[in-house]
Amino acid sequence: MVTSVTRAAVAPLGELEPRKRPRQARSQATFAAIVDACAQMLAHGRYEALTTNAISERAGVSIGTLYEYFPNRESIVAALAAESCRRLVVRMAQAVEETVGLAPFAGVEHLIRAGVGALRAPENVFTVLLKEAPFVLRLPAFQEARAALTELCQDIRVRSPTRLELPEPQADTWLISQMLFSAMLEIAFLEGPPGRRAVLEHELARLTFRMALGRDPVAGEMASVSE
Amino acid sequence: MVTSVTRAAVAPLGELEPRKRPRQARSQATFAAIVDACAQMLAHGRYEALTTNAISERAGVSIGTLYEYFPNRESIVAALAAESCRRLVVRMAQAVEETVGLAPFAGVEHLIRAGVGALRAPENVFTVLLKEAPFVLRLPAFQEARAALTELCQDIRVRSPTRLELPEPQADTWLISQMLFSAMLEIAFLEGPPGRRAVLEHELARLTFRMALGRDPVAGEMASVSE
Amino acid sequence: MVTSVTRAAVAPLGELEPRKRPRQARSQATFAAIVDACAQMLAHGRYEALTTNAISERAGVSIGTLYEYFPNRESIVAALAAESCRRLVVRMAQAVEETVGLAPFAGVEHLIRAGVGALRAPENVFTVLLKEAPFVLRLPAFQEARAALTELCQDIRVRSPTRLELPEPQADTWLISQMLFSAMLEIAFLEGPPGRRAVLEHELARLTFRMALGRDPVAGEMASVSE
Amino acid sequence: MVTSVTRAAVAPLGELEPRKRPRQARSQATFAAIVDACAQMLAHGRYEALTTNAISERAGVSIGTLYEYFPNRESIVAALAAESCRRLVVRMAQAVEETVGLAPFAGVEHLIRAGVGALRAPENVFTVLLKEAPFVLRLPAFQEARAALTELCQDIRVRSPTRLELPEPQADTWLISQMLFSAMLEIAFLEGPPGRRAVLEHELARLTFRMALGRDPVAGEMASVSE
DNA sequence: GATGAATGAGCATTCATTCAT
DNA sequence: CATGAATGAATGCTCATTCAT
Repeated sequence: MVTSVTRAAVAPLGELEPRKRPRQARSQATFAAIVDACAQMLAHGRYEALTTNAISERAGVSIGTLYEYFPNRESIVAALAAESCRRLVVRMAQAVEETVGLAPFAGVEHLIRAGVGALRAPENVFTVLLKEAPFVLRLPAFQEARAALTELCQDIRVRSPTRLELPEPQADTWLISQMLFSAMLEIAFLEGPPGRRAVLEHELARLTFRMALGRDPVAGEMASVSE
Repeated sequence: MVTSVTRAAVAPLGELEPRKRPRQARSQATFAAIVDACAQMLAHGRYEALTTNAISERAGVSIGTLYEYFPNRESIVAALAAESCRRLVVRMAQAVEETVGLAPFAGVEHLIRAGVGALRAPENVFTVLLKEAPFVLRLPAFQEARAALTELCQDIRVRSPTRLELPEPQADTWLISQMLFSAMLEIAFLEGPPGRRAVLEHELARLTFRMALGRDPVAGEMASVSE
Repeated sequence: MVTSVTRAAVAPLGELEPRKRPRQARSQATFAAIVDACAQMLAHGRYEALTTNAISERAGVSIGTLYEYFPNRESIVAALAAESCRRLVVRMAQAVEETVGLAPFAGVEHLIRAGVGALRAPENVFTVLLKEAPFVLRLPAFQEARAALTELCQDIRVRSPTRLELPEPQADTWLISQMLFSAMLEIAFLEGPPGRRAVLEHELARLTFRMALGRDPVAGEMASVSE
Repeated sequence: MVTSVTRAAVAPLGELEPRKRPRQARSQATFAAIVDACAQMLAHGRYEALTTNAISERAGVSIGTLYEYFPNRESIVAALAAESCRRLVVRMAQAVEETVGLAPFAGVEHLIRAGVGALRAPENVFTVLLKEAPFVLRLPAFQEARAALTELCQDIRVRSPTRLELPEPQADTWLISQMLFSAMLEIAFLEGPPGRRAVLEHELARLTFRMALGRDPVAGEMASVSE
């Protein structure tokens, strides 16, 4: 991994953590209502049009209550992103479990399908979030989610019966992880019937396999998910 | 608690074209000064801190004059993005010329290096633009630039002495182009000494070769750029 | 749901008395804790940054409890000011006792020293209060404290062996009292080593003597405090 | 003077200068209208009730225009205070001219009358300003105005035919200046018929004379203003 | 054409105060 | 008696845009 490479300095984002984590049922409902309202607004309007007053109104709480829980506007989006990331990671972990017993290629494909599915899930607002609020990319919660993907790539290496030396394992893994994620995101963004996405998912699995192993899968490695 | 969220509706961006294309020298200078001031501000501050008043001040023209040329704030950024894209495409076209006579792998690597270089060029503000102003991704000028990359991928196919069947040429090309572009962007974003980026560029060339041909280059295809 | 809350009318100062005077020990402790927290906040931050929520938090009581004892924000500051004034008056009364047997000039000086000391005492927040919360000047408790000073001036007249005619005793006494108080306050506001203030206190005593008697003290009237 | 004594640290007041000084007639009118509206509001309501929106409304300009000229609320009050101070200093300088040929005591009395008059002038909002916005006391413009008063005190010393040694000239001058100013302010604050103030002004002149010289004026020094 | 003073809707955020529990 | 979640009117301020000069 190349994580030690310093990134371009970006302006500070201010406090992104909620002001308080609700413990009681009523508080939790209020907290959730605010995050939910934020998700709804993001789904319908642009990020730039997102206002705290509008969120509080949609959530059915007063603006004062909103600021009881969140220190600023960004922290609401951050909470929403963190929640989505949490769900994504959970889904991916589960998907990894599901690959047990699958042929290598089928495993890769399954993970890709699961990832795209999670990225598309309406309760996760990734498609909107990443198109409209690029600062989400820099959130810790988001970085962690990407780490899960990287692990997935490692997994392919480990499971593969034929070890291919990747001359620069760190660099290669980082690149593959970046590309895989961006490709999954692009697939997730596509509108239309699922058929087109299915083809792309399958091809993405093939390309990933090629990147990792430098060759196409042989018959025994191919066994598709549905078999 | 996140209720069903309907699909993202990308809000209209308003007019993105300049109000008028300057024909005379003085007008052209004013137009350029505004776009240039925008680039400078973007290079130093955040996109959200970009204001038309500040741009006009930095450009040394009055705010009224700015609105003589551009209908709104976004159109200035759009003009800047378009210009950057134009430069990127020109550079890539030139780079393709330069690959004539190179071994396949060396050609790919050269193109990648040229692309990363263009994305990093300070007069092109891609790094800020794409991180901070996501609407740039949807600009026609940007889409066209991506098309150039796709063509690059086609090129590899054509030049390759050993044709590999890509079962879904359209889908595969689209995926490779997407991934290649995002990886180049990520490399371009990295700060630090060029050595780091050089390794990543080399590895990206390898991975691209693998994706396209399903194998690593043999000795004769390998000849590096500098040889 | 809390129905519409009308804002405190801004023009008048509203009720300044506590809602209830605590009789039981526990209540008294709560009351004192609130006033004390107010004093602490005032000592550290600006008056404008003083909020009821912050006071209640620092006092370790809930905001609801705070409003059980005080009808509004100003009444807390008023209570604190009243307490400080009470202490100031007590101190001055004691200081007057201490002047018995002193030479006239020494007596004046002693009273001034005692006054400045009381104004500077950290538990009395006069320096902050009077600089930041001008309405304190109009509090009855504060007016009463000033009356004590006026009496002090009368005292000088009575004790003086040589009566000087003050053509307008009322006006003169009022003026001297005003000036003396403001000068003491200014001295109290000064930071730095006590030496500086000691000089000013001594000179203020001289000027006061001059104002009251129209002349400097003779040798026999001079005997300093420490003799 | 004791100006070298460090003052209690006070919270920063932010930028207090206007954003731009108007040069053209229209701009000047707008600038003046805003400051004037501020004065009017201060004369009628409390300082705490002073809002930028209300000022702009009363001035008949938009809130945006107000912020074109002033960076924040305090800077408007500061401009008003500075203007008032400028007028006060001008008036005092003129009053000093007017004392030429007057007997010493009459000169002192004249200066005091002039000062109280200027402090009371409705276009100078000192009475409201200093009661409601204590930060005015710390404005540079205000400090300069006080320096003028101090000079006045020096003047008395110089003009006096009988030099009295003030053992601590710096300290004494500072004290007298402080006391004189606060007394004049208190007189200016008094409501009611001018007769009462006239008496106080006369007595203040006597007390000042006493402080400075340690004695009452003799017949030849007394000659009143009107003679 | 060029200017820049003026606009004002709209934003994020605060905080004194209430009242159901 | 005590609590503290909830309220919402109100504030200071920004900035894209217009239009009279």
